[in-house]
Amino acid sequence: MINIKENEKLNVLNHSCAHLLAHAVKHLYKDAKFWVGPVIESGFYYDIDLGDKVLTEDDLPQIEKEMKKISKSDKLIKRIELTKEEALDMFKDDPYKIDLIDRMDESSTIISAYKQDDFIDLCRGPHMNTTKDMKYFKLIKVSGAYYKGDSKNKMLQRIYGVCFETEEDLNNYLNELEEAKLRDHRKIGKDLDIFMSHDLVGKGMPLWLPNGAIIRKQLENYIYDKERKMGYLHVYTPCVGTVDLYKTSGHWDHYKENMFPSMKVDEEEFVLRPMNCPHHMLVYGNEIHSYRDLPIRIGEFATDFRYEASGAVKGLERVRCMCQNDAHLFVRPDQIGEEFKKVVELILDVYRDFGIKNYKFRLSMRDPLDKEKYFDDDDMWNEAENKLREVLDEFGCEYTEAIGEAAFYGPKLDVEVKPAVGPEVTLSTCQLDFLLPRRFELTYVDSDGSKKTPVVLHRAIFGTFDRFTAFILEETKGALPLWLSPIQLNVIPVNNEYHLEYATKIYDLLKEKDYRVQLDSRNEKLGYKMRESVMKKIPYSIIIGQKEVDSNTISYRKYGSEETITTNLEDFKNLIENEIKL
RNA sequence: GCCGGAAUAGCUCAACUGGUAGAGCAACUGACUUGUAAUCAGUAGGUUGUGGGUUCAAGUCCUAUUUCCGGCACCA
Repeated sequence: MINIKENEKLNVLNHSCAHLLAHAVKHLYKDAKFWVGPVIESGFYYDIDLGDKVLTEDDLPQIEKEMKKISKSDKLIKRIELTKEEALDMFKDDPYKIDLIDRMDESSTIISAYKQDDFIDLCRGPHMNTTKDMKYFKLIKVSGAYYKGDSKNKMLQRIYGVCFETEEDLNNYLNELEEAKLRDHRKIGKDLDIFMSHDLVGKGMPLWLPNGAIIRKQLENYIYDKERKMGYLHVYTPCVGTVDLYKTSGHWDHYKENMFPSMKVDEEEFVLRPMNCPHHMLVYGNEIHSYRDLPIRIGEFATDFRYEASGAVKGLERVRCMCQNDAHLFVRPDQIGEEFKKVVELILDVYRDFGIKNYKFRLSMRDPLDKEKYFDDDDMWNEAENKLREVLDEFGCEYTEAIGEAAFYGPKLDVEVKPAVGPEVTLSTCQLDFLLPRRFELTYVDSDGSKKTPVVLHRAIFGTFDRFTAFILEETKGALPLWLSPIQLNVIPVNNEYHLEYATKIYDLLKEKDYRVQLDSRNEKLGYKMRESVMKKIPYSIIIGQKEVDSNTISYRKYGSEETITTNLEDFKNLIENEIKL
């Protein structure tokens, strides 16, 4: 999907359209006060204070109509340059604009504004020449948005829209939006019986149905295998821990608001665990380690509970009960680079296997000014951050740096992907941690006999199985690769009376080989059963009719293909065997 | 959590400004014996998310609550 913000022409067009929107809103609502109206990837928005008036989607057509009117009237858009004093005077009745002017850089002596007919707004520009240039636009949605993005502030009303140069471009874009909704994992998850939820279980607590459970098990097997080959040691640890455990780790101070409330049992106080680091620290601490034993890699498919804000919960993507593909790597300082590199390699390897191409690396750094969130040790932070940079640079990976996104214990590499609907999310993560091993007083015996503190890398390749499944369903539009597909083969006899026996034989032979195969022996026409087979996105439909019975063959149609191929069973088995091997 | 919107049969949806819930698909039964995206007929299926209220009368109006959707904020 096109990134409007990065497209020079569309950027200016959409920016001008934001002004057109504000202009129209000002006509319709005299008391409207405007905050900012920037261009974003998907178009533009404007944050507006309308006093008591609450906008709903039903108001959008009227605003659009007024925009069209202004557009048609062909008003010139003129740039005006003002001094700070002039600007303050011009917008003296508008607290939002005064706020903006006050925040402007002292060194910039000139402030620009743009005027179109009776509407004037502060703006850096540039803009289109006339309101008539904005012809093909659409207001998409309204929502609330906190003033200055701070939840302590009051909520303004935000109108989103998008503008294109031609009607065709606009329609194409709107169609793309509709199509994105079709590959939303929540829809696919329902259509293909992947997961469900129930009020009696609770919000953000998905129930994995048999089809979903197969996918998840396949993912587990896949990554377990990779990790085991890389020397990971897998453990099982409890889904609860005492409050003291999280006080020791420091999580209690930082994140108790985001944990489920504690529960008292006898004299102990427990929480459902929101992460597994403390448990794994204790596993490491269970024995004395030599410098020769490191790195020690402790992995677990661990169920965690987080009290996510109610408005944040979404399908399998953001849940309150999740299963992490977690591991903690305990390393010597001299092994950080190499071990981090292996994690990055593993991420790239897995993404290659799944054909994931659209992702971004983000280095999440601390905000040095935020002494509350981040422990205060400049040397430790600088060393950790530089280490991560070094490896990524060595890899030649492109990445952005995000200040203030680090965990409280260390910087991290996050891999961001874009879901069908909604903002980017983190899929994989690898976090460097000098702090937790200290807090748990973990050691190893170094070559000189002295006790040293190991460094920990926290990493999750899939992130959580929940989110990864959501993402892969959207990537594949539900047409999963053969090895992941809940039902791999669908055997369909053309006629039950004459072909069911042979079809059953084929079914049994495939079943014997442990393929996930089903036999559709209902008394329905072939067309009916094919339709269902295709709608359920089963990779192979195997058709058994008189021709196949007579020649001792099978015919198959691959999902997405119109072609039917007739072959013998052995060749077919070889074919799918090769396809299953990634 | 905040600002909006929504919730009707297993699924997708209908029911004009309040007048007593209906269709297609799915399920079940029967007929048909089928060659690549829907064979025909019949049967059953709903305290309209839940709790209060207004009204002669509530799916429809008010209210509380739960869940879902779109954003915002959050995301160890």
